[in-house]
Amino acid sequence: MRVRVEVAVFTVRRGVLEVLLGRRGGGTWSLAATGPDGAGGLDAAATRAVEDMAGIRSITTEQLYTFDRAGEEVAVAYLALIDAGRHPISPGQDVAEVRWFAHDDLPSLEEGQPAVVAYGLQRLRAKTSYAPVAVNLLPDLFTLGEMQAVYEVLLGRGLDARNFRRDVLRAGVVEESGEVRAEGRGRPARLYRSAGGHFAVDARERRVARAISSGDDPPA
Amino acid sequence: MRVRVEVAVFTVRRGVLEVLLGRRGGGTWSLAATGPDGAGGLDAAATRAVEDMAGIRSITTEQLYTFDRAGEEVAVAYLALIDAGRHPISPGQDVAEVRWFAHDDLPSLEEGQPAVVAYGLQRLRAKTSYAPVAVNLLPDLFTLGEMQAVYEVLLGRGLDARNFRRDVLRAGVVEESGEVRAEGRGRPARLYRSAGGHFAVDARERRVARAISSGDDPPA
DNA sequence: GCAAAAGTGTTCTTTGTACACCCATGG
DNA sequence: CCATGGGTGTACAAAGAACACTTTTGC
Repeated sequence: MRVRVEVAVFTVRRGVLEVLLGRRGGGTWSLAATGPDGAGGLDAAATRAVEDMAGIRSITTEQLYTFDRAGEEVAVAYLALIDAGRHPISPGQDVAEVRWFAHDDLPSLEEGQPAVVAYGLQRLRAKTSYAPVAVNLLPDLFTLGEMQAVYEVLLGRGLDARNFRRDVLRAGVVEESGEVRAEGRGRPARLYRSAGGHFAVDARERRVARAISSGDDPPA
Repeated sequence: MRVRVEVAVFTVRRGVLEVLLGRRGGGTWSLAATGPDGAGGLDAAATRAVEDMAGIRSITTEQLYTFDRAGEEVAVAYLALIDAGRHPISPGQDVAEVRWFAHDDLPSLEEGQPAVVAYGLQRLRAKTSYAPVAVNLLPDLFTLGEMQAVYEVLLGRGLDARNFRRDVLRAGVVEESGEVRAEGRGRPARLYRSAGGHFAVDARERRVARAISSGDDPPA
């Protein structure tokens, strides 16, 4: 039985959630994919698939689910989040074109891959509620307004700026850089960076992170 | 690359969380395992593995994680929950012995399988907080006292009976059967059955289920 | 001076948690 | 009659959600 690794790479640009796809000459659009052969196992294969397709290095991935494809192949699906601005893409060997596509306007994909994208999106949205996923989608330094905008795109709804500030700062997921940026008109915003630590680290250690109920159910 | 399917089957008996293991003549103890060949793909292979090892049919499984084993094999791990009382076990073809082991007193297992058990347990405990996992570990009809005891074993701590009753009944995960059972001394308890539906179905549809933060992180 | 975005606290509602007593049966 | 487990409601604490105004800049 053949084993494949496929990676759904997401970014948020200009308020739109996008997916990274590549295409061989004249072929169908596809997620970054490869066989798990070579050093390092599945996780390494996922990283390598993205690097080989789009020239993007040092991304973090997370295993999503393993699909079977008509009993002949298993596809181990991964999720990756990056800031498109910091990672310019360029087609790798054998790749005619790589592009970001809005997640709700994807071209026809290879067999089985729509399910990977759909499940990746579901997991991404679920994680939004309890993990600081946005820091993976933002530059090194970012304003809380930018961070909030990312969350709003992922969640598909507006958030209250005051509550957002309070919760993010209290959770300790970001730290002030001391710098400030004037983005045009309006008062300049303080710039923050990721504080590295994950959520659910409040003082009482009793706090529990949350997930949308469907978050880790298997995909349909 | 070789593909294997391995299933960590859990039950709760007499207040102890147990794992189902089998052993070929003279061999090492092992989880139910098989190749994914044959009809029906990975999920069917998981069900078949348990049936072939222990003669247990019609269990529900859930995919956990896919491990790579030294770059030579990938193991797709599954979680299954059953009521040991309703499913007597008997060794299948080529199986010398099948047994339930207390989860904290396992024998030496095949390579890589301790990680499967550990991750299955982590996921099981995480799901406990937001899904009615206990109904899969109980007979058709059960008392709320029995159900609470299962949760206490999974969570490793005592629960307040009043709050437990209120929350379970409000969540609508069980329904009264109308029957009553005298279990010895003490007032007879009402018998309930699973109401089928899943959690997080409260009236306002605003309710969000919860998960321990580490619940769907990859295993170490 | 006005449009635009950043920044700051408080109130209310909901959820979770702690807690004490009576009820029905077996021995 | 008493030991054992079943069944019921209320008070307090914590978390989440809603909400208005002042500050700083570009134009």
